[in-house]
Amino acid sequence: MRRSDASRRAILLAAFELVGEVGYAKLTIEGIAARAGVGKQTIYRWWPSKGAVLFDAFLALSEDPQGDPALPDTGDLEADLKLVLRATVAELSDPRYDAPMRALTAAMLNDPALAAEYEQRLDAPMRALKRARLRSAQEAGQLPSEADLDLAVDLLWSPLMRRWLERAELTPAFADAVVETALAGLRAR
Amino acid sequence: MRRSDASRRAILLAAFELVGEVGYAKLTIEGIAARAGVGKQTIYRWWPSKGAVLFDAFLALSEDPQGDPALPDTGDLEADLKLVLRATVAELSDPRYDAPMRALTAAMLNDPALAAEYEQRLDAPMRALKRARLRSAQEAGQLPSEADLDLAVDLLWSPLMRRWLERAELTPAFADAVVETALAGLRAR
Amino acid sequence: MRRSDASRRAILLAAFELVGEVGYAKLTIEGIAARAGVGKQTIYRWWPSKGAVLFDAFLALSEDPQGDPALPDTGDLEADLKLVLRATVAELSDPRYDAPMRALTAAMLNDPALAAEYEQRLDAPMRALKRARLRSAQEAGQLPSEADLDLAVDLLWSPLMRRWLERAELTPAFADAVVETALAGLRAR
Amino acid sequence: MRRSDASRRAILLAAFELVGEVGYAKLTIEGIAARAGVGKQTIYRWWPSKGAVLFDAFLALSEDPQGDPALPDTGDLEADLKLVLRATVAELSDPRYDAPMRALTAAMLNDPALAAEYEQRLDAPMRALKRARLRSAQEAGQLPSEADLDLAVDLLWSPLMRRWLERAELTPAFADAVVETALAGLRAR
DNA sequence: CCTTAATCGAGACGGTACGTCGTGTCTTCAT
DNA sequence: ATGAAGACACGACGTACCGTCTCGATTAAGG
Repeated sequence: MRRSDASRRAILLAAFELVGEVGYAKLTIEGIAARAGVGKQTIYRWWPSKGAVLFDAFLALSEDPQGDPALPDTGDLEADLKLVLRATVAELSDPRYDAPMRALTAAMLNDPALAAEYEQRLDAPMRALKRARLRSAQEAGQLPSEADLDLAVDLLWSPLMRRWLERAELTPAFADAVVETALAGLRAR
Repeated sequence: MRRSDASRRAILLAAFELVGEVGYAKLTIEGIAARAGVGKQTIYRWWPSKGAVLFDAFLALSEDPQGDPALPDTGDLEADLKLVLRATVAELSDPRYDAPMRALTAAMLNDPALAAEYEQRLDAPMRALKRARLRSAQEAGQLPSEADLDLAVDLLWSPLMRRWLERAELTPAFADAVVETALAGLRAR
Repeated sequence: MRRSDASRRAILLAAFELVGEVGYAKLTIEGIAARAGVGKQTIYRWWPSKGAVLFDAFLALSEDPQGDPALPDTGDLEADLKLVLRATVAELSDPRYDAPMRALTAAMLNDPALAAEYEQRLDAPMRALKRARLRSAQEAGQLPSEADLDLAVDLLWSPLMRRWLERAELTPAFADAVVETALAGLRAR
Repeated sequence: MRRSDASRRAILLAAFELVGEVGYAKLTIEGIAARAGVGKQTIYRWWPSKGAVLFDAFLALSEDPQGDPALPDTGDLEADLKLVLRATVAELSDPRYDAPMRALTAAMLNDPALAAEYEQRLDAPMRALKRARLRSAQEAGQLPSEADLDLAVDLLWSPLMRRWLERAELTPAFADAVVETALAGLRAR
């Protein structure tokens, strides 16, 4: 018998639900197996760690039928970025996503292999999209052509991440301020 | 009998050393107790979790006799910030600090109480020092008086943290670029 | 300061009560100290083990103001023995005494020093009284003068102890039957 | 997976050996597990207490290939009983059996459930054999047919047990004397 | 009568064992 | 011939007591 897709789905779903209910620290392989109605071996056979299961659960989520993954491009960079960063703020504030994301972040913090896979399969593509939108702005003359786009991405998004990570205040207004100041800096040089 | 300070020190030292050797995930209360030559109960009596022990180890470290905690203020904001951020880059790249910091970050990620204590006892004072330096710059006319200093701090430091967290490239040159762009943005408005 | 008699009494009482409530296995020095309102050291200062405390509690009990310790001697050996053995059966069946006695027996089983002290301070005097009554019977011609009184004591009392120990049926009628048969055997030789 | 018989045997052997080496009080589940090369859980999975393990160790021993369990029946009751009781004396004096037996006795003293199982699985069958020999004597006219055989068994064996329990002198001669006197008493009525 | 040293209560300490939970490997059995 | 079920050796958990050790705070002698 080849790999059972039903089991695979059940495991990923169980992992995702459980991490939301009990947190990453109390997430166990046994718990996932029990909730998924699956033998432990079936998990160990296909994943090296609970972090990897969690990661796949995320992958499955982000590969779900979602429309155009590209960032909006109305021609107005500042407006588009405010839109996107406000959406990011909303997502980070949603408790449905907060717990699993924290869990995944914790998993990666102490598992370089997992972090590498995350970087490659989730983070890099996302950053590529962001860079693409900025490059389009360069071509439209809204950003200097010498601007360092990697720096720009960090300047724009990492303040949000910092506040989320440390559970500090994270508002749409803050997102706007970040966009305005960062863009001003990028344009000024 | 009152609390034994010798045991307290031994525990914090053992925790700090062990986390550097085996990482946070494999750090155990039993291991700390054994290394410190202490009964487990002596740890459980005074700390609620291994994360809390680790946090105290950090506190002890940062409260050690260290000279003036204030940021340098030569009158040249940009130069001073580059100095400080390059030092931050160096520290984050030092394996002696990398492992324990990752551990503490992981501990806080899944323990809001710990995160709150971190924010209050380590992060807030540090941010106050950073804001103080920026305020001094405002008074010296190197920054507009309306600039949002909390935003400024995040704009300057969180890109470094992002790259450290995700083990991306983190160089002194990047620190310089962040300072230049962020300051430009802050001044432009 | 000399030994505090109030503490001593409180400890013995606490030990006696506790053993009745939780049994010997779950009896702890800490528990006794807490119940007696006494520091642990006060117990360790005066007794070597929880068994020794228990033993002293028994001693205190059996040294309490109780009338004539001698066995009854009406001149009718068989009647007197039946009276005494029936009383023994009653005592062994009384739950107030059952638990502490079992506890003390268990303590002695695995502590030869305690067993020796028991033999010397409680058992030997009791056996002496029993032999005395039998000797009186010999003098009255109710028992042959060559009868082995030590054997006689065991023949009479140990069947009761056996049934108590193994929680078998233990009735006054059984006591009577033991007396009749044992005496018959002792007289027949 | 079904219960591992190799582990079961190793545990019982380890328990038996350890109790002889360190005594019941210092016998620990961890010690048994370590000596048997077994996880603690494997003991807790199948036995409720260390007393129960010890009891099973005894059961295994007494169920080992041993010839005819019946008491000798040469037709001469007194001679047969002396033989058996002298053997009992020898066994009780053998340090190889003394320690484990004391341990088991202590375990039963404070654990009624264990005592009940002992009574049912070890004591009752033994007593049945003893009664069988006495009944055979009744049929042979060596004992009155009205004799109470349960009383007879206690009269014969409990004196030995008493002396063993309290570490009193226990000799073959004593066994002979018990047999003679008890039989005389049983016959006289 | 007033020191003063033994004893007291309290409880922290380094340890050992408890009984439970989870790990990752393995074997069995039903499908 | 796969997968659920779950036993296994192992290791850590957090708790309970062990017996030892300070701590002040009585407290009853004896100077």
